[in-house]
Amino acid sequence: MEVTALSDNTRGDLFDPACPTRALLDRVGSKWTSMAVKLLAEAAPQEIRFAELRRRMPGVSQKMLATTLRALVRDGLAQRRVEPTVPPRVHYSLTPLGLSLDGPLAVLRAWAEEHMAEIDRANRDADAAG
Amino acid sequence: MEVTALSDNTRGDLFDPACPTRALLDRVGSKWTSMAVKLLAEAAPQEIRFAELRRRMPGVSQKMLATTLRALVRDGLAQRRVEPTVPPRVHYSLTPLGLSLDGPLAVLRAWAEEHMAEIDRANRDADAAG
DNA sequence: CTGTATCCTCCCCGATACTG
DNA sequence: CAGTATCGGGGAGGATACAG
Repeated sequence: MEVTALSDNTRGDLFDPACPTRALLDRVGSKWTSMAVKLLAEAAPQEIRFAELRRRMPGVSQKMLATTLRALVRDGLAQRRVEPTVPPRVHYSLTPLGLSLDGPLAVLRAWAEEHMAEIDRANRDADAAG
Repeated sequence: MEVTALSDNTRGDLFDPACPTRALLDRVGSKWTSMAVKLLAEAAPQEIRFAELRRRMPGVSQKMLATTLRALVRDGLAQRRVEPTVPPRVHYSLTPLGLSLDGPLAVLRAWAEEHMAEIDRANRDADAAG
């Protein structure tokens, strides 16, 4: 029934209810989640269709995009709206909760864009040092 | 030679140099990293010994703590200082780069503490609707 | 178009034991 | 005390095929 363990939360392994930060990182840390949230936040209050999201997320597979979006919806961070046409069109958007998460994520994105080069440099130095 | 793939960065799988945010989340998202950064940031400018960190991180294994700290050092986020005694005492502290990362992480922690309950609730609702 | 179902691979992480 | 070495499970995530 469930697609992968990303949609059901039977993990309980990486998920520690006593540490909300780890619980959050377990969700946002999955490969495509942060990019999906970013795209949906930038588009808000507009919705984005499944195919459009897929186009804007190079490399994502159908399965993983579906899984990622399903997890976001399940977590109450995103909404799903189906147009009952043939073929169906499915639109996604962030909930207020999801939108409120984009602020903190934007802070993280800004730090990453400013400082990831330093981390890469540190790694190259470590490699050079053998 | 390397302990696990967390220390060498031969992954290249989850790591996309074109997306600094994902690259950062691949590091910070590993199970014990955010907690280690938090503890080291709170203690700054004091250092923390390996055993003390271990005591403050319930459930962490020796191996994973060593791996986590090694990765932080390799990324230039933390420093390692060895006291040449017998037995040796090893002290860890954040670098300026590591300290600068704690700000964004603190923002994320604050959001998590405020809103993770809503996410849990959304999941329970989804289960109930099951 | 928007998914789901299967299969498969990789590697994170835990448990345990050993070293200087 | 502060690691390293080794083994093994389990889950994330990709490829592919199929369905409504």
